[in-house]
Parts: sequence; C-alpha cells; structure tokens
Amino acid sequence: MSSESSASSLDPITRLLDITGERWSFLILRDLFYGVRRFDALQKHLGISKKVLSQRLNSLVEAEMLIRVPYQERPPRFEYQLTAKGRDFFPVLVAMQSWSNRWLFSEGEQGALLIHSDCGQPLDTKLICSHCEGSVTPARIRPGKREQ
Amino acid sequence: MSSESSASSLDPITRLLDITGERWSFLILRDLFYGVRRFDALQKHLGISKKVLSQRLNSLVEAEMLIRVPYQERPPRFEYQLTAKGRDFFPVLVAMQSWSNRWLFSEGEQGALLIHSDCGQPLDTKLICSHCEGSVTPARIRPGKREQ
DNA sequence: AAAGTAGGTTTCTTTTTGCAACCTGCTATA
DNA sequence: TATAGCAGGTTGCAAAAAGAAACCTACTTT
Repeated sequence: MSSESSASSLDPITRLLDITGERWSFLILRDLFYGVRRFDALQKHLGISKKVLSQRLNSLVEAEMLIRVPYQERPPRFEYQLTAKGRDFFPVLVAMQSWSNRWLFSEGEQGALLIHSDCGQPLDTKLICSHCEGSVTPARIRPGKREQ
Repeated sequence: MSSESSASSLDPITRLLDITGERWSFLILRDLFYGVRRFDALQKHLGISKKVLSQRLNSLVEAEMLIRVPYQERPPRFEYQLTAKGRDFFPVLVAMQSWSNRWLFSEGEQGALLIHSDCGQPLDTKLICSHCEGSVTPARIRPGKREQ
C-alpha cells in the first residue's frame, strides 16, 4: 500500500520520516537495540496491535533497516535483526533519549536506562562534527543552499 | 483534547514521542531552526493543512518547546520561537539529518543543507559521551536497570 | 485428540488527517 | 466610504490510518 517509498523529497529529514516517521517505528527500533527481536515479544513489550506491528516491521524491512531471519526451522520461526543501516540509526535514538532525560524527567525520577560502559556514567551525549570534532550548535551551522 | 500530556511512561523515548511523535512536529521544529517562524510561511513551506499546523504548534507551545510571540501590534501578528528546551532539540534533528545523508541519498544527489561554520564542511556528526568524550555505539552501552 | 505457541491476517470500529470554506481584525486602495 | 487583501486562524466533512478482537496456520507437547 503505502506507495513506493518516494525518494521524492530532497530534504533529509523528510526522507527519513518517510521511513521511520510513524511513532511506532522509533519504538520498534529502540526495542531492537534493547535486544527484543521477536514478533511476539515486541508486540507484548510495546503494547502495539499485531496489525500495525506487522505493517511497521514490513516497511522497516523494505527500507533495509531490518532483516527477517529464521532462528529455527521446525516450526519456522523468525526474528528481526538490525542491518548496518539500522544500527547506524542508534545515534538518533540516543540523541532523543538524552534530550528526554534532560527535559522530561524531574530529579529523583530519571528514566536513564543506559550506561556508557567506558566511563560508567548514565548516558548523556553531545554531538560533534565528524570532520573537525568541534561542537555542533545552531549558531555554528549555516544553510548550504543549493541554488534556490 | 489530546489529554494531559501523560508524564506516564518511564521510557525516555516514549515520553519524547508523546510530544514530538507526530511526523509534522519534527518538520515544524526543523523549519524553526531554518528561521521560518510565521504561521503562513510554515504552512506554505511544509504543505501542511492549517488545521494540523495549528494543532501541532499549540501542542509544541504547551510542551514549552515554542513560544508564541507578537511581532507587531496592529494588526496583531505572531511568530513562533524556540525556547531553550526547543533549541536543545537541535542535536536530534541533526542526528536525523546526518543519518539520512549517509543512507538515503545517492552520490551526486546529497541533500546536505547544512554547513558547519567552524570547518566549512557539510554537516556530518557523531555522538560522544558528555562525561568522558568517548564514542557512543550500541556495543559500548549497557542497560542501567532500575530494579525490575 | 486437545491444547499451546509463534507469527501472522482479516474484519470492524474509532481516531486522525487533509481539504475547503469560512471568520476576524486590521490596512491599503479607489 | 466601500472593496479588496492579508495574516492567522476555526469549523465541517470525507478519506485514511490505527486499535481491538477474532481467526488462521504449522508445528509441538501432554
């Protein structure tokens, strides 16, 4: 149904949202990072309807974020694994989680679920330029217009 | 309408998506970072219906991501500005854009709209731990369970 | 033979969208 | 003074998407 994933828009964020733009897609990807890989487990953990879960998984597979892999043959059973493309989505989810922990939780409540193993601290992140390692803030960014 | 924004879920990403989980919210925030601030301009630039734009702006204002500020008095006209909370959302959008540029555009097509002023390169980012500055990848993260 | 399990699909009802038309307060024009 | 125009919305209605629940399939266990 959802029409061939239009490579139409030239805006990167629009194009991303064509793939993961539905709320559930983010949560499915998050669960996969947490290690939840099976249909049944995802459905129970997320509280999503089977229909929508099925649709989202299929579209994520179509988008090559996930692959459907058999984990046993008799009876045939499958799990969903992240592809390289899917794994590289991790920073987006982490950036979301960092922002959320900073702004949406009161002290004493912190929903910090992740620990950075290198330093043992609850995960809080910042973004740096992969070319110069400098910090990336709105003020240090300018549009790189095409022609219009 | 949309029921009091439940501070219900303990999961940070769920909580974030309660605020910005609708596709349009991301695009509105992106446009605000690009400097598009007025109802009319947003509506035309995004191609969104006025009703939905109005709903999304109101909920973003309610969530304190935006404030509605008069820019002239006669006739009364308003624009939407990012709050500190809203501006801090920037890394999420940038992480999205970086991922999209890496995976969703072919060579020769690159939709890179942003330049990092410090080094003059098209924006590509990576995430580091704000405590130890080490890189953050799924393998270096472990769950920091609460009790359950 | 009956029940259970994983992984879905189908059907139906309720919510959300998106489009178009309308409203308001004010300004500029004829 | 009337008329049109513009920014910033709201209202009403039809179409699309989501959610709940029942059903299906292929095996396994009791």
